[in-house]
Amino acid sequence: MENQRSIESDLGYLLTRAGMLVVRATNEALAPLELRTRSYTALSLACDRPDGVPQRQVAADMGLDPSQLVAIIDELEQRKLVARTPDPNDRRNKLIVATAAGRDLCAVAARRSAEVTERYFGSVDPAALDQMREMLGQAVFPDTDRILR
Amino acid sequence: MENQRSIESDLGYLLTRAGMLVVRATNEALAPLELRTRSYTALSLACDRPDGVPQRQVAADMGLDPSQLVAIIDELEQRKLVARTPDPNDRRNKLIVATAAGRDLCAVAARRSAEVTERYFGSVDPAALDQMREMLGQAVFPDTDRILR
DNA sequence: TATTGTTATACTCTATAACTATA
DNA sequence: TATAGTTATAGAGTATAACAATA
Repeated sequence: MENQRSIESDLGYLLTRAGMLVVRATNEALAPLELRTRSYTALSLACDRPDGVPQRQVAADMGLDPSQLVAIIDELEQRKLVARTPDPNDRRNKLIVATAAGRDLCAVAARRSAEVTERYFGSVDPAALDQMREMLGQAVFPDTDRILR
Repeated sequence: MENQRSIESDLGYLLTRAGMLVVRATNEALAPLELRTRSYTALSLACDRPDGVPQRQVAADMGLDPSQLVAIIDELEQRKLVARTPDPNDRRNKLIVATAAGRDLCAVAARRSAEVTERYFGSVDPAALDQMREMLGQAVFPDTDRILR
């Protein structure tokens, strides 16, 4: 990893550029649903846990400060896509729970999001893609035993 | 690519998270040099072409609108790390040329940047890393014959 | 004391439109 | 008329500090 011919073969540069590309394309693809990449990701994380997930956990999963989640969840809640429900075990927590409407919209959004990924990575070997997911997962969530897919 | 267990195995999500991580860590690593990921990337692109590169080309390579480059190049120019030199062939162009000081600082920054990449991806198989670079390069620069490394 | 969600604030990045000088 | 660089502006994302309620 020592020598590189130019910044254009630098992994950090490529990751940043690819991330920008995907976020932009996903924002466009989700615009008709009045979702952005951010709000879709938060909604999706709520849909992954039917019993609800503390707001702080959503922030951690998104790599954001908890304060940045407030407005995102506010909007999803106003649209009745999620609810902030009190956690009976710890009243400091607010569990973010997806509503039926939230799950329905998330399913539509997930399809559109997958089309974006397909556009950029559809032509490459699925095994190589899985390997990339694994590498990125290790970088983003270290010391986690992850079973992808 | 159709079904996925959760957003956490979604390639777009992983790319975005990994990109955030690398940009943040690189910003920290470059802070002592008074560079950020953005200004380092622009400087590096200038260093890659000793004869200079039109400002518009730097913007394209970074995936930015040309207007977003103005302030970045302004700062590099004030610090005498690059110069805006007139293009004799087309006086609309300003060729961004790295100075000797710019090349020196870029070399230091490149080492620090590589340490960041090493931190997140140092433990994975170099061949798999090359394959990831190839996949990302294809996504970011399609219809380009690229020889990486 | 420590933690969850929240408010507030400042800064950086993103996205567009319009202007100027050159072609 | 088209293109390179620039200015201006609004909106989205990032980074911190501090506060109330709860543990």
